[in-house]
Amino acid sequence: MFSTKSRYALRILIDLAQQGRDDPVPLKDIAERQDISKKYLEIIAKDLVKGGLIKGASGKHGGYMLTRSPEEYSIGEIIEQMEGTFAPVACLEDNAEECPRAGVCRTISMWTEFYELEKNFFFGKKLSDLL
Amino acid sequence: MFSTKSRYALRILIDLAQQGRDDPVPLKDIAERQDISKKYLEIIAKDLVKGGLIKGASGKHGGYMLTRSPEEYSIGEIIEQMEGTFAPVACLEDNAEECPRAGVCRTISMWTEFYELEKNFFFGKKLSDLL
DNA sequence: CTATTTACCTACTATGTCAATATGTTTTAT
DNA sequence: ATAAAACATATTGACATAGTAGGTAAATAG
Repeated sequence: MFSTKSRYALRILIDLAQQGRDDPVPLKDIAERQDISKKYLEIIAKDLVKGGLIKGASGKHGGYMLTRSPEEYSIGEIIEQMEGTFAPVACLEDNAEECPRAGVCRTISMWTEFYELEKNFFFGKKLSDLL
Repeated sequence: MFSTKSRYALRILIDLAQQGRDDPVPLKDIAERQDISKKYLEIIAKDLVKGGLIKGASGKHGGYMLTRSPEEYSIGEIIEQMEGTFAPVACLEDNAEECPRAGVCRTISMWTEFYELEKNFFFGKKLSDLL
């Protein structure tokens, strides 16, 4: 199951895209429209800023903005920013230490195949496809 | 990420298939060959028995046996037995209560599409494919 | 009939993650 | 100066994960 962080992150980006890219959108408004705790959205927004997916503007009339147009966001990178990885098993993670069973493992090729399928699916879908 | 339960369950079934279907295979042997705690394997074996995927034989020369031939097991049903569901979001689970946002949700069709892709992949793969 | 080997059963536990809350501080426009 | 916003740090309760511990019941070999 994907975490609420991923699902809420998607909803933040969808909301930002729907509001247009002219003015910063305050989290308070997003929280009200999406009916999600503003405090929790702050945590998610922070991760999105860290990943360069949105940028924040402090102060009055501040808020958050997309850094690109919706066609330029893949769903994959949004989810990956929140989940860390799409790897279905730890040994397929980027920084994975070599599995001692690698030589005899009968399942790794299946996991790899699924991993590729999943990445192709989510990196192929764009934010603009959800609008 | 799939849980170790799913991964170990797969390894139990692979091991059983590799040992042949003539005699019951004791968990002790599987635990040694696979280098997994026997106690933990007991929990997993119990779930597999409950789902009818294997059957146990108590007493001396007892152990566990496959209930069918390896071609007749889909990887999907094995994983599903351990994980409960493949649904990527709660609202797609079988017994899900209706989501109040269903009318305005922009992501449900994507999750549904992925859900189908995932099920097709894992229910299409057979235990015999891993041998 | 007894000892052994096995499955089977119930309970417990340590650790970590998830999904938030709580309480501020800093930045910026008015 | 004030208000509104992002930004920062810490804490919390509930739950899941990945096991352990300690037994009982069943079947077989001797």
